[in-house]
Amino acid sequence: MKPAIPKGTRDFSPGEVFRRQYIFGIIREVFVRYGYQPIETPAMELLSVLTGKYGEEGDRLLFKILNNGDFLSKANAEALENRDSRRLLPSIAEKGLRYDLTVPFARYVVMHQHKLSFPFKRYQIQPVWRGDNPQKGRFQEFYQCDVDVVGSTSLMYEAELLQIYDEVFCRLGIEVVIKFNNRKVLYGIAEAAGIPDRFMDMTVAIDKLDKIGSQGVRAEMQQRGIAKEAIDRVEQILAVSDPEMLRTHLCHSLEGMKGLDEVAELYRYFDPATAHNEVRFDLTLARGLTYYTGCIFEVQAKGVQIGSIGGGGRYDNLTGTFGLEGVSGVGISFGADRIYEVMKELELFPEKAADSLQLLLVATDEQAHYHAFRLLRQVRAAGICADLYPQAAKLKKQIQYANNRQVPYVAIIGSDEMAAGEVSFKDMASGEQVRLKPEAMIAQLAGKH
RNA sequence: GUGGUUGUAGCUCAGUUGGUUAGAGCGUCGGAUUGUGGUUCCGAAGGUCGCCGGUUCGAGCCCGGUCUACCACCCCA
Repeated sequence: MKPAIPKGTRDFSPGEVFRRQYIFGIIREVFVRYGYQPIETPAMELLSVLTGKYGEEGDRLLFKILNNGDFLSKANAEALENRDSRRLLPSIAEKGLRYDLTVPFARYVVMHQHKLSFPFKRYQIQPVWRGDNPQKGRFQEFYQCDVDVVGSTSLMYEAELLQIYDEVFCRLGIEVVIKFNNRKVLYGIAEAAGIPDRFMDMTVAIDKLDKIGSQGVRAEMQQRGIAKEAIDRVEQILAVSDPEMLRTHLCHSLEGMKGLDEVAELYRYFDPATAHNEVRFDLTLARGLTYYTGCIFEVQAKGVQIGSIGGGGRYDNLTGTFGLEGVSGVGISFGADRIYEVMKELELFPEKAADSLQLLLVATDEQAHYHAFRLLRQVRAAGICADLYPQAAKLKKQIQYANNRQVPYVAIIGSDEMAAGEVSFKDMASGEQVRLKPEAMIAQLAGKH
């Protein structure tokens, strides 16, 4: 058979893994410095945990895991007969692959609530799976890097998370726009337009503004059955960009005013003008994930055609669905795979960090080979990343191997060198070669490091 | 889940209106006086033309299906 991997999944070769680790390293470093602690959760969760948390679309994209054993014997016979996948599913699959890191985290918090002290700040860097149609920067298996804090409603954390976004992308060298908005404000708009029951339809439509334009948004809302007068009102309010000016429009909506208060509070903590990147309040930012209730965030890279590379928000009652009420959380996610695509396209990866091998030992005869292996141990013990060619092959071949692996230094050992207790130490970039005692070579390499 | 584009050596691609043993560049491997790479020269290997089926005397080229990557929708990181 021909080897293949499932669609939307990838192998990562050494050069890619080095670059990915560079991204993860910077993200992790910032997370830790802001006081977040790592956790990990299983790739599989019970479907009862995952189902219904991401809306209808999310449920469709969820990977289900077929029960082990003779799963058909326990299958819902009637559903099977009628080919009703939806009703058959619970009887043949009880597990699924996690769809994001936020819901598993909420589950974790509820299960471990007695061991945690709140506010609890955690970060988590793990793959997630979605049965989505793959495209560029869009995979069925991809990594998310999440930071969340639960157990506090302070807007301080919204401000902190904006700073984390700003700092990470600054360190990675990616220019971004960090947008934020507030679901309560959006709800206020719906109320002011007299369509609180069409809140979701309205937000889905206005979320597409920069893609389809205001005419497109009108058409979308109309198609979703929203009355013309309401559409006019929504459009009128959306034209107001300043949150303070919005107050007059939303004054009859308690929820909307509360949202505006939150935005004002966020500004007291954080002045967007002090950020390295463009941070802006954007009324048209909506986001789909149904569990967000307050501030919402989204990050877009400048100069690259790719979806958002980060997103998040506040969710007031995610733990409530697992039986723990009154715990508010807020968090953001970094899409590592899309960040990788952006950095690759914009050539933002540093030159180094490719192959860390510093020295290759090569031997010209069997006796020297055994000798070189003993020397290799000394070199490695000194903390130098080194390797030995596995046999005393032709020197040309060995040097060529060093060249292919881009090793900066090569130490040649033959009978002459052995007799003198030395090595021929070659600088691959310049081609210069000197005879040295092994100790001197080690000292020199250790100094460079 | 819907619609569209695509697929030829390891990589980037040629391949003329369907017609004998499918090509190039790069890479790989071997060689150019015995212990030296990145340049040059010579030579070689490597393809069931994504997969399955159909039309045809004959298919890399036409038709159908399928898979992948990509694009739009949907949704999102």
